[in-house]
This record gives sequence, C-alpha cells and structure tokens, in this order.
Amino acid sequence: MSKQDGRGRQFSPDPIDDAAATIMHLDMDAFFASVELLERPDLVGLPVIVGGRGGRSVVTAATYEARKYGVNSAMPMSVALRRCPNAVVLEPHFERYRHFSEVVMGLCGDVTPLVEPLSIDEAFLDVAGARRLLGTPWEIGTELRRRVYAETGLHCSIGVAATKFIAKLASSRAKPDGLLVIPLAETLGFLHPLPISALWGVGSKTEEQLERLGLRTVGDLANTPLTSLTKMLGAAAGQKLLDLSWARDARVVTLGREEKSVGHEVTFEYDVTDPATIRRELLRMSDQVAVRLRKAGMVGRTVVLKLRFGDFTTITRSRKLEEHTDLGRRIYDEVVEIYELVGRPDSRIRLVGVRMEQLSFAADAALGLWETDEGWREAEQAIDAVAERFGRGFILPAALVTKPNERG
DNA sequence: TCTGGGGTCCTAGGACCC
DNA sequence: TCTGGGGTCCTAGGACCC
Repeated sequence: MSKQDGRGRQFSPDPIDDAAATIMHLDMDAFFASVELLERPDLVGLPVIVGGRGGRSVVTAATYEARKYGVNSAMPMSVALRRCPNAVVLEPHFERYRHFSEVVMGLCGDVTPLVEPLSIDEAFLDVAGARRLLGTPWEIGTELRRRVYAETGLHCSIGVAATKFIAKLASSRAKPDGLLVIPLAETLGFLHPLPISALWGVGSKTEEQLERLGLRTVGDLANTPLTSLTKMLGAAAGQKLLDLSWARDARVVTLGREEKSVGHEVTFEYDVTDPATIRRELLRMSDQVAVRLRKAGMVGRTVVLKLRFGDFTTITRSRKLEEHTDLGRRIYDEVVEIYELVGRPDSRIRLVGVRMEQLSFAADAALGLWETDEGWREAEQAIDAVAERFGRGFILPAALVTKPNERG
C-alpha cells in the first residue's frame, strides 16, 4: 500500500487525491548545513555542525549524520562536540542562506501566488486553486520537490493536509527528503498518537506541566476537559491546544505580514563590567536598528533595552517615545538613559540588546497628527480659516482629508 | 551541559479615566 | 471614611518558534 521514490523513501499510500488537502508546507532539510555542503562536497555524509566557534556559541544547524549523535540546534557547542567529537564545525553564512531562500520561495511562487514564508527555510502554500492546472497535491508536491533539488541541489520535505498545523506536522514526519499527504479522513488517526510536544506552542515547560497531568499524547490532551487545560495554561493557550488536538485550525495562508519589531542583541565572549563598553555596544546596535528601520521605510515608537547578567537572569526595560523615530542617535540617547536608570553599573553583563517596537510606515507616521483628536481639531480649524479667506471651493475634496482611521 | 540571535504572542499588574 | 467596576494603555516577563 505504500510507495517509494527513487531514493527509497517511503511515501503515503497512493492514490491520494483528497479534495480537502490543499495546504502545503515546505520545509528545507537541515537547511544551513545543506547549503554549506554545496561548497564543501567533500564533507557530504559526515557529521557537520554549523555554528560559531566562540566558547558561548550554540549549534545553529546540524546534518542528519551529526544528529545521530544527539546533536540538535540550539544546543551549546561544547555539549555538541562532546557528543560528537569528530564533527566538522562550519561558520554560518547568512547571505547564502537568504539567497537560496529566495530561490526556493520563487519556485513556490511558480506553483501559486498564495505563498506564506514562515521563516527563512519554510513556507505554506495554498494549492486549492492550482489543482486544476497542476494536478493533485501529490503531483504538485512531487514536482515542486524535484524543481527545488534541480535548481538548488538542496532537499526539502513537503507535507499536505487540510490545515496549516497538520501540513506542518506532515512535513516533519516526511523528513528527510519526503512527501506526505494526510487526507482529511486520516487526520485524527495521524495526529492523536503523536507526543504532546508535537503541538504548536508546547515547549519543554508546557510539556512538563502537561505530563504532570498524565498527558503524553495528543490524543490524551484531546480528551481532557477544557477547564483543566485553561487552569494550567491560561485561557488562550488552553483553548488553542484543545483546538489543535482536534485538528481545528482556521488559519488561512496569508501573503506577508508586517514586522512588529526590529532588534539586535549580542552575547559577550566574557561578561562585561565596564559601562563604557556597554554604551559602545548600545550605540552600535542602536545604529544597526535604525539602519534596518530606514531600509524598510519604517519608524518605531517604543525603545527596549535588554540586559542579561552573569547569572543568566534577564531583564527588559522599555519606554514609549513622544514620536516615532528611525534615527540611531535618538534610539541611543533613550536606551542609554534607560540603562543608567537600571542602576547596576557594577554587575557582570552577559548580553545587551536594543529593540524598537510599535512600528509603522514612515509615511503613515508623518500623518501622526491625525491620530489625536486635538490634531484633528487643529486641522479643521486651519481648513476653516482657509475657507473663510478663499471660499469653500478652494478646499480639497473631503475624501482626501478623512482621518486615516475612518477610511475603509 | 550551560545555555545565540532573530522574532511572536500571551499574561498580569498598575495607572488612569469615567 | 472606606471604598465599585469596566475599559484602555503601558510595562515586564516568560514561553515558544526557527
């Protein structure tokens, strides 16, 4: 009943043509590591880890050969190398990853305009409309995987299902280098035996809590009263998990979403106690943040300082500005003031970060006057003054001066 | 084993207003 | 003198994801 492709990977039963399974999730396999191997074909088949070389670096990505030794991303490099001493460590090259990401997203765009990039190496596609032209989801997925490999030399895995969440689970189950379609009728049979950590939003902490309730599988959670879940996890999380456990997921594939914040942070190789060093870093990062804002044509309203101390405790302090800005100097002045207010000049500092929140487009923020009733009244008075002098006919059509929040 | 850097979302408390 | 109730905004922290 199952089918294999040229490389011997096992696939779902065939034929699969479920009219409801129209959401596709594409996920690159060991993306950063695979991109590095394009330049180092001599390392193919060996345990390779991508990450920094500093004493405090962590694993950014690892080949499947390295994962066999228990190496995983976000793991401290020191641990990873203890588990896999002969791993080859390569430094990351983010521009290359961005390049290949764009190529792959472009190939997705050939399938359907409804592509939602989730991260640098993942995307959702809504293929409902592509079926007529390009075939079943199975055929579309097979062809897309073939093209990705042909154009980049990189493998990816694809999951297809009726909802985003199940499609994503399917792609991770298909890894590496596979395709898995979950017909609607088989969804719960696929979902319920999985461990609760498979649910979106269940990380190590939540998993621990749920296990204390005796819940180990998604099916266990699905049969738990909502009140038990919300009591433990809060209203939003409890409801969301219960919904996901029954494969209820109304999210649609959306085109892009606007950024909500822009920030930078660095962990020092050694803890820093010298405030001048901290200020220098804050200046550098304020500038970086400002440059990124300007490139995006955006301005930010809230400045956030982040500090992590030698004992790993972390604090954030934020301040809302009088007006939006995209200027490094403005951000720096504010963040330094916040830093001085924290008043721990002699602490050992492990990490500093600067972030801007409450972003809007610079062009919109320039109209910020209209955001307040006072501003609006002033404007009306100004218009009246002009009208008195030159007559109403001189005034712009009302539609052009409608408050932004009253438009469509 | 000792914990990066980029983010998002949720919660909770306090201030403030009516 | 002892004290409501709701709504909104702001801030801090934490869990989570890739």
